[in-house]
Amino acid sequence: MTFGLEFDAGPDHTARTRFADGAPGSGPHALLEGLNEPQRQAVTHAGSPLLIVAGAGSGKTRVLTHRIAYLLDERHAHPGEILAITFTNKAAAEMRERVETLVGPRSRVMWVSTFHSACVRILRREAAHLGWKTNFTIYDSDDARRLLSQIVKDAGLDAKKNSPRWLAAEISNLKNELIDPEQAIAKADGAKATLVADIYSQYQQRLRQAEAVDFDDLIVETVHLFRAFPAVAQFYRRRFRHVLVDEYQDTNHAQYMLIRELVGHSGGEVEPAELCVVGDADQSIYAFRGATIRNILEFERDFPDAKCILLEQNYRSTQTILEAANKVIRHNGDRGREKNLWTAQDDGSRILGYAAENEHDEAGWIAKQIDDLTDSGKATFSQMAIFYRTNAQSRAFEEVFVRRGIPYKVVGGVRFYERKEVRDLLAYLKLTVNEDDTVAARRVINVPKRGIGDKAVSCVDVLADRESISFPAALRRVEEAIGVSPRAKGSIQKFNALLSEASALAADHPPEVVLEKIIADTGYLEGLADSRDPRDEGRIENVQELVSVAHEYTERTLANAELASAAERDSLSEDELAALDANSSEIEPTVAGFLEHVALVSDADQVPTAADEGGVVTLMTLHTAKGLEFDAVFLAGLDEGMFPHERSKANQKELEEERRLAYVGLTRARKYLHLTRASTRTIFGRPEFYTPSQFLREIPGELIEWDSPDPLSASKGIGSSALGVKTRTMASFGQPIVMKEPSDVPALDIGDRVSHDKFGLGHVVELKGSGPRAQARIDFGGGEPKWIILRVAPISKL
DNA sequence: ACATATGGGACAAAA
DNA sequence: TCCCATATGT
Repeated sequence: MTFGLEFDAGPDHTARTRFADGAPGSGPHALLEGLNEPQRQAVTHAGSPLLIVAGAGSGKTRVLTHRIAYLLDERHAHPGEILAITFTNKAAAEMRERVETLVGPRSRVMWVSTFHSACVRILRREAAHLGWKTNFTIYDSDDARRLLSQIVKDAGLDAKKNSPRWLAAEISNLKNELIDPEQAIAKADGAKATLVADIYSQYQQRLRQAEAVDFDDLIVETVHLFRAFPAVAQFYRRRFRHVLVDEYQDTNHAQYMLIRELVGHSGGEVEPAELCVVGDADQSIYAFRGATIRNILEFERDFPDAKCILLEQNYRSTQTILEAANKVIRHNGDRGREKNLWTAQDDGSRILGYAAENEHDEAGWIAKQIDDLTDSGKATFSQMAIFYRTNAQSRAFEEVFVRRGIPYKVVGGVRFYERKEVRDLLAYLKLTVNEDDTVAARRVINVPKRGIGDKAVSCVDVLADRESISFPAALRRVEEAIGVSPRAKGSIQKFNALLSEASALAADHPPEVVLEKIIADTGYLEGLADSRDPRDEGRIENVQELVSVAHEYTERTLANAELASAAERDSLSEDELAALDANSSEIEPTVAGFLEHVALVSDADQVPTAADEGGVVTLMTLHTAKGLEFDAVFLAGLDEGMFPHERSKANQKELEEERRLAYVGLTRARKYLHLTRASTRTIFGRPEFYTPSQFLREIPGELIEWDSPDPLSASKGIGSSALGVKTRTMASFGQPIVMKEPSDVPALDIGDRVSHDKFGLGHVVELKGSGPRAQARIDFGGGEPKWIILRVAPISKL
């Protein structure tokens, strides 16, 4: 059962159970039952490109899944002929599941994935055409910045004036426009553009030498592949007879061209595939990463005989919520095809507003509303969410929720995979798969400390340069390097030996095994334990967490492989198909597959479902909230400068994007919508003052009931007093914190044996504090005993 | 080569 | 406030 995702939007919720058997041959009317007229047309339309303009909550996912089922059942498409692109991996998984309940397990053979996953799959398979190794590495933005920083340093440029961050953004923009380094140099119209183009060119060379690609390359190189090798393009065009794209308004130019390449054109050797895109110009919120609203606005010009269907009935929200959202979005100029979103629902409750004194007060009020909603049975924790503009805003909520015992999960923010210790270990893993990964090698050559300093590294650099080999390749030939001290040379040789052993292990072992070996051989944990840096203590836990994540990946992959082979037995798969799918990295749990998984997970994939987290309130940015829905929504931080964000206010286009973001936020709510602001916020340790967001003003006043003085009226009211919470850093990224009831906190004595979900068995050696603050020092066998907070630890007495 | 001190910039959103 | 890069000392 899925909560949060907008799969069930539709007038008839019973339809799903009716098809639960996936009985093949259920008539067309069965799949169309419970759909409104435009939804039906969208499901059955055949023969020409189709644009579905789907307003928020108009049941688009329902339409997409039913359309796919219809293609399979009524139009006799083979599941292997379908390619559906979704925005997140999670949405892809859910879509596959939904289609499966409609048509049965044969649907497993469809490709339902994100742009990036689909491209990786194609690129790995066709790597030889491009002269690449199959195991190329995917660099994320941090890796890319490190590489750029190295280039800037080597070129002797001022690192301050040419920040890697800025260069990465410039290069990304060029790639999104499908401009390669040569074209960039040719069209550069000033010193700045020339510099960027020059660095871009070097950057691409170094990526190739490291057998690596960045995120943008995944798309760009796939387009390039199709253009340079028409036979390859033909192969995929022949295979994918139906291409469906969700969130079309968020595609950038490169993705648009990729779609065109995949679909093909009339007059080509293969008839063009049937294209169906779904989108809503009002929900376009990714212009900052190159998405262009042009793609949806110009669809009918791009594909001349295209059919356009509008879904305007909203099945999600109350009249009040919809009215507020409609009024806000009306302030935007450039909206493309005007939609008139309506609902058959009642007005529902008024929007509840609160103007807080500061961010602690704001969080406190929201916590109280959450308690009230659960106490009155109006909503459960898992059906509530808090949205904010920037990740930094989550902190105040964490503090208050921990104090009040509200179970929650923060999605995104300082991401797990961005932690230093996690990245270090992933760098080792990357090296076991790709022996030329320069960025990874430079990162961990002296981590933990093994006596290899700048001097030794630059000597190896010289060798790498002279021989035109990658940095790690030069490390392997350290004997030939000039000027490396015998001591450093010895260390490098040990490093090389460690890696080659780990690589050998990686050839036929799952990632957690390789990881454990690396942790043991490098003494990574000991390095952290010996450190006097207070931050290193929490890092030990994260190392363990990474091993668990790898293990989970292995288990899940094995389970999936079983399902997939079952599906293949059921379906009439052609040789072509088998060849293609046998190549998928998901059949066996490998280090390479794990790294790919890690590189391509998104924040949105981490949104809890009611089932897997046992009911927690979800906290996330508005961007992550897209595509989700909740009974109760809290939209926090409605202050001028926070939201709309200060940096978007100078530019009309960006301000309109902020407004669309507000529209997305408002339309996530089913029944209860809350809007909050705070007049004072602590930014970089200093108090800053804010005025109410212009978006608040754009909502008709009578729709909002203020639980505080109305911040929009002239008189300035005083909100309730600040809570005076002491700042405390929450170590939980993404791990939901669930506070136990006081009665569930185990009563422990010294000497008691306990079991901890993460650390295993141990015994109590010391106790301190009482009530919610009670802690126990527990010896789990390895190293120093740890202090554990009993109220939040996953611990039980034996 | 490594540990510690210091200063400046970061928090806009993300695969 | 926190994090990182650089400078300085051992």
